[in-house]
Amino acid sequence: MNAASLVWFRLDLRLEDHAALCAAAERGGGVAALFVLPPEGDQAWIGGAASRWWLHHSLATLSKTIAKLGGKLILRKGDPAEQVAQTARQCGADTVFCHHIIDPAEASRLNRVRAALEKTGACLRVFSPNLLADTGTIMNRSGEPFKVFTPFHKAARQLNVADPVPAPARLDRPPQAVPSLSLEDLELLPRHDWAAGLREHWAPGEAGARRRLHSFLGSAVAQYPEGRDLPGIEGTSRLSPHLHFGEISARTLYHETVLRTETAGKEGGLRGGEAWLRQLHWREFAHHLLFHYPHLVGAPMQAEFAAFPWRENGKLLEAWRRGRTGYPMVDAGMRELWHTGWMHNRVRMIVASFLVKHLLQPWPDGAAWFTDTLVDADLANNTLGWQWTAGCGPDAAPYFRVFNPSLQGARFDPDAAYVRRWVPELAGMTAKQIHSPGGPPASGHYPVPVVEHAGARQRALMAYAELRQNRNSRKEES
DNA sequence: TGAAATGTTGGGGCG
DNA sequence: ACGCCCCAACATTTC
Repeated sequence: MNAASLVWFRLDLRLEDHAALCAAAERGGGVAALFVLPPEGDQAWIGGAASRWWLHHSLATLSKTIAKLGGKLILRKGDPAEQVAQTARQCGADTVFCHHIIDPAEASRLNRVRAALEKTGACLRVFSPNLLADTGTIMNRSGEPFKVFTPFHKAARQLNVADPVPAPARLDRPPQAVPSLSLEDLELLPRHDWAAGLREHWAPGEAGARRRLHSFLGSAVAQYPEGRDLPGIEGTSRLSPHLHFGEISARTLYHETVLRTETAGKEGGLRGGEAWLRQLHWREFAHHLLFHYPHLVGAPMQAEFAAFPWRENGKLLEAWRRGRTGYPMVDAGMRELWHTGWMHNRVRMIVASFLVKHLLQPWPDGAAWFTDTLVDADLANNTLGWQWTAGCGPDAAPYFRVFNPSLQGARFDPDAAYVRRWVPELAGMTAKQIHSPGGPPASGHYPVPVVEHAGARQRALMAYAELRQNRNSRKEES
C-alpha cells in the first residue's frame, strides 16, 4: 500500500483532465488537496483584486466538488515551500503532485518546494501546464522558439493534442486529518464590496466553465469569425477567466471544439471552430514565449524601447483608467472592464493602442491596471498583449499602426449599442454622432477629448521615429 | 489583428 | 457631341 498523496492546486482548479489529481488517486493510500495563497510578492500568477474575487468563488466550488468525491480541500496561506511541506508531513504524504504554471518565478519556487520536501523524505512530481502542447515542443528548425505567430501556429497545428483524462471517481482521505483555514481567512474578497457587477456577469468554477463552453459551441461559434470582433454582441466565448484559473483545460476546449464543430454539421461551425482555436493558439504562443523569455514581464523584448520617450502623466493615466478620455470606444471599454472585470478583445486593442500611442503612457502602467481589474488577468497573455501593442515585443504590431477609436467604433460597433451600454451619457445620441471623427458633440457630463486624434497620432509617429533614429545612430557607432 | 495620404479611374453634370 | 471638371470609389503607398 502506498503512502498518502498531496495534490497542490494552483491554476488548475478543476477535477476533469487533471493529470496530477489522477496520478495521485491511482496510487491509493488517500489523497489530500491543498491550495496555498502565497504572500503578496508572489501573486503575479494569480492577478490582482478582480482575480482574487474570482479565485475566492472558484475555490468555493472546487471545495464542494472535492467534498462530493469524499475528499477535502485544505486551505493555507504563506510561503508555498513551508506550507506544502508542512501539509505533506501532517497528512502523511510522501509525494506531492502539481501542474506547472508559466511564471518567471516558477523554477526557483519549485526548487524551494522540492528542497523543503526532501528534508522530510517526500518528493514533488510536476505535470504539464494548462496548454495544448508542452513548452519546448514547438521550436523552429534551428531549435529556437518561434517569435512570429503565423509560423508558430503552423507548427503547433501539426502536433497531436493529448486526450483529456476523466476525473477520479472518488477521493479517499488520508488517514490523518489536517487543519485548514476557512475560505474567509484567505481574505480574497474586497473589503469594500465593489463586486456586484462581477457577480452579475460570471459564474466562477468548473461547472460554470463547462456551461460557457457548451453554450458557445451551441450557437455563437458559427458566427465567430465576424462576431468575435463585435463588442456589442456576445460573439466570443468569454472563457478567458475560467481558462486562466484552469477550471477547464485547454485540451478539453480543443477536443470539444473539434468534436462539436466537425460532427455537428452546423452551418459555419467548422469555420468558426477553426477561427476560435486560432485564438486559443494565441494564448499558447504567449505562454510558450513567456516560458522561454521570462524577463518579458517587465522588460521590452526589443531593447531600444527602454529609451522610449514616454510622457508620464498621472492625470491622463487616471482619465484612461476611469473611462473619461472623451473617446467613446475607449471609455466604453474601460468602464466595461471596471464594471465586469472583463473587456472585449477588440476593445482591449483599441484602449491599449490609445494609452500607449495617443497618450504616450508606458505600457507597463496599462498592463498593471489590466492585471488589477481583469478577472482573466494572465501574466503571459497580458504581457505579450501589451508588448504587441507598444510594438516592443516579439511579433509586434508595426510602430505606425495607430488605431483610430472613432473609425474602430464605426466599423465594429456600427449601431453604437456597446458604447451606449457602458457610457450612459451618450445614450441619447445617434451612432453617427457617437462615432463621428471629431468625437461626439459636446453635451452634459461627458468629457471633452483629452487629446486631439490627428495631433496625437503625429506625436506618436514622431516618438517612434526618434526611437528608430537613436537605434540606427547607435548601430553606426558600434 | 490600421489609417491616412496619394494615385487612378470612370460616370455624370455642364458649358 | 465633346472636353472639362468634380468627385465618389477603389487601389496603392506611406507612416
